[in-house]
Amino acid sequence: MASIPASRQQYILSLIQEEGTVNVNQLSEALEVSELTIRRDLDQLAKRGLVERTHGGASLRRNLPVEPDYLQKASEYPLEKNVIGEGVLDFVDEGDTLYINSGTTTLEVIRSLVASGKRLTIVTNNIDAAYVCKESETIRLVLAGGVYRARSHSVSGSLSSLVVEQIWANKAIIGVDGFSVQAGLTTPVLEEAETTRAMIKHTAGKVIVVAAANKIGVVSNYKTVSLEDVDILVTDEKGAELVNQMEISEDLSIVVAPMRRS
Amino acid sequence: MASIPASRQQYILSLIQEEGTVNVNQLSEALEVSELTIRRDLDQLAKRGLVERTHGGASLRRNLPVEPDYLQKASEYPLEKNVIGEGVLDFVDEGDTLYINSGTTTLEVIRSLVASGKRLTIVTNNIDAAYVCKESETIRLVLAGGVYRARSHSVSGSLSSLVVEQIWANKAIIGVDGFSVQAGLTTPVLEEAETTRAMIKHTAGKVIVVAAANKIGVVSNYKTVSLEDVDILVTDEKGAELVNQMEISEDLSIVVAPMRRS
DNA sequence: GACAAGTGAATGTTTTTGAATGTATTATTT
DNA sequence: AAATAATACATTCAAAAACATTCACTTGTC
Repeated sequence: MASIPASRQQYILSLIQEEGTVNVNQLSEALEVSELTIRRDLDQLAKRGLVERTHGGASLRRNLPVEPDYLQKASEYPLEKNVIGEGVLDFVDEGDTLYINSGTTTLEVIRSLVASGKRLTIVTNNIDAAYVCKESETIRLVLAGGVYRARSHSVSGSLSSLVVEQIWANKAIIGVDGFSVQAGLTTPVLEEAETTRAMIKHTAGKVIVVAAANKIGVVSNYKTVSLEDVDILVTDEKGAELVNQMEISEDLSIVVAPMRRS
Repeated sequence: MASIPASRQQYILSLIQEEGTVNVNQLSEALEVSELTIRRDLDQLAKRGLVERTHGGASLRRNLPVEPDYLQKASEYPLEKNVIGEGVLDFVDEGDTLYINSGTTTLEVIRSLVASGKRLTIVTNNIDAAYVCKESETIRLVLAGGVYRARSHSVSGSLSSLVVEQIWANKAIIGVDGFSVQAGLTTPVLEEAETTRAMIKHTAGKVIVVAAANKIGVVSNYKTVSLEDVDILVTDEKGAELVNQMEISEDLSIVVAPMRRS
């Protein structure tokens, strides 16, 4: 039996497909490698979500009825968005109720919030949030209702606003497609703009905008609110440079999410 | 017989699905482990809500003390669910607006509806529906808002009802956990029952219940509506047999989704 | 040769298992 | 129906198996 990891793991997968479960020492004998190696193979397969690790072996992953694909979507500017997600953490306190609108940047924020372990209520129109929060014990997730838009994996429109009108949040975390002095916050979809506006209107505390450098100075089609309604902008280093060249009110604080890691 | 817990429990589950009941020493001999180990396996399965523990063995669960695991449910009776999904198509017309509640069976219905190519508006509290309808050009999807429950991948509660109150549908397609003469339609979660009830109340036309045989005669914790409010039951062949033994009003039509292929 | 990836041995830890004991439950006998 | 026997069970404990982790060794690549 060829003994490179890839072919071993393929064999394991096919066996698991057939049998439902596999156990370590049976595989160890069949593939003529140590049990330790098999365990490492199984761990890798489990990490990729292909099998479910159990004591003594692994079993067929009971596959979800549907497969989310937000993983791919988030890979556009993964580093910057992740950094911004971390940067927002400083402004979120235990027990907060947060409005968060849809978008890949804000999804990254939600991911950070889940990882932080803080006890929070998140109200969002981003459907992918359900998958990010699925395992979380600490996040209470409220999804807005409304008409589903496949492009953005979100709901919006008057029904969403109806839900939003029932809820007052401490803080709002808003992702945008355009951030500019003249046009304010803008997005390419009318309904999204409406829902985001409703969220901001029902926020008692700070309104936090998250935007990587590629959004700064950009104007999209529909205006959400003007910059006056924004309290904090969390951006990356390049974004901060761009903002500094703009004429911005003193009331808006600019926060640069620090780059970490090597 | 490979003897890791996972494979044993898988075997036990499949046997129990087939036979209805299992007993400890029979399993002990078949799997060549001590009875104590079998008991521990059964206890674990019972803890996950997959079987009902009895003195001397275990049986298929007839009541639902805890909400069963969603992944587990998704992989139970896939064939029957698919068949039922197809069977519902006959009752759905071009242009309909449908209420569909959450559950793995109704998700299968949505899948069939998407595949049918009919132009429809679907209003649901099942979050997975967003992924199923993502590619569809023909389905207009409206998601109810509300508190997200990871166990069922759905939203429910008063916020959901608020959205539902805005919408009147032609038909409702309702999945249940229990279908019985005395108790009517029942589910293990109070909020889900409330949302489903709101859906049925806002349905102008037929109320269609979808339920495989394993739901027939079962009573769960919370009542949605009584059988009088149901117009059509779509079930599989075994389910039809069970229903025929029950005393059911003439007004409720029973439809058997035909098993196709092999 | 430096480097990274993969492997297996060695160590201590956790999980699983089955025997032993006594207690509950069910079946049988009276 | 009460008493007894038989079976299944809960609990505790020690052995075994599987595990995580660290380290040294090999292999192929640059």
